[in-house]
Amino acid sequence: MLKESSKVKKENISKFMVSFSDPFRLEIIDLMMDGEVCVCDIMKLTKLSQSRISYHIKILKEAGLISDRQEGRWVYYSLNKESLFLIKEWITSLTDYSSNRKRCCE
Amino acid sequence: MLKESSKVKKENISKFMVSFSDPFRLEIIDLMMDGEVCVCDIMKLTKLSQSRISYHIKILKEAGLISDRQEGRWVYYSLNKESLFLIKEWITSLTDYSSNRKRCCE
DNA sequence: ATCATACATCAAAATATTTTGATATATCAA
DNA sequence: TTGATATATCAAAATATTTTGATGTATGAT
Repeated sequence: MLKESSKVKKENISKFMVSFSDPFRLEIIDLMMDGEVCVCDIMKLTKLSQSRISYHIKILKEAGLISDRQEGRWVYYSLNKESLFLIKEWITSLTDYSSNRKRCCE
Repeated sequence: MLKESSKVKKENISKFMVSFSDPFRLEIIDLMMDGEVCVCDIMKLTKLSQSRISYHIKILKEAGLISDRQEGRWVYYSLNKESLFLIKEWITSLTDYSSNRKRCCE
């Protein structure tokens, strides 16, 4: 069972994973591996429409996967390392179980 | 950019994350933390219908997230530690970038 | 061979997510 | 202040996922 001590709430994990589950969002995340990007960067590099990008950015932001920083007319987005770390911890906890289970269906 | 050396294909990452993105699948995964479970276990513990469970199990299996083992009439499912490890590696690679980016939009 | 159990599959309906195109807002430059 | 640029938001349409209930298949017990 999920330990009470886990630092991330189940609801947050779900949101995080949803945000990671779209191929276009993965593309956008991929672009952020090299550092900050703005929507115009993503437009140039992916050929996705502006509103479409804004939509996906919103999902990523609401999941806490990316952070933003405004500078004049531009908004720079970057990966949130803290969230990524917490999710890794959660995945680690999955395989961290004790194997003293009882036989099922009996 | 995603390194060529990455051990997991983008398409697989997407599938994996999709499989992780449903709250009921997270519940099922949660049950697997203590070891193998069969569909009947999941039925007892979650009150989801049998076909509904089979559907979610299929998604998890096709993503490579779980393994199965048949024993008579029962099929035991368990988390695939290898996939979980690869995904953790992939998440690590995301934050592992060099920060020598050039200013965008110019 | 027959029956019950465990699970898988299927098609239709229900529901949720994504895309599109239009419009809105905020900032900067002239 | 006017116009251009960067991004956000919105509602409708398009598309994808999930649920349901029915049926199928395999195994083991009698």
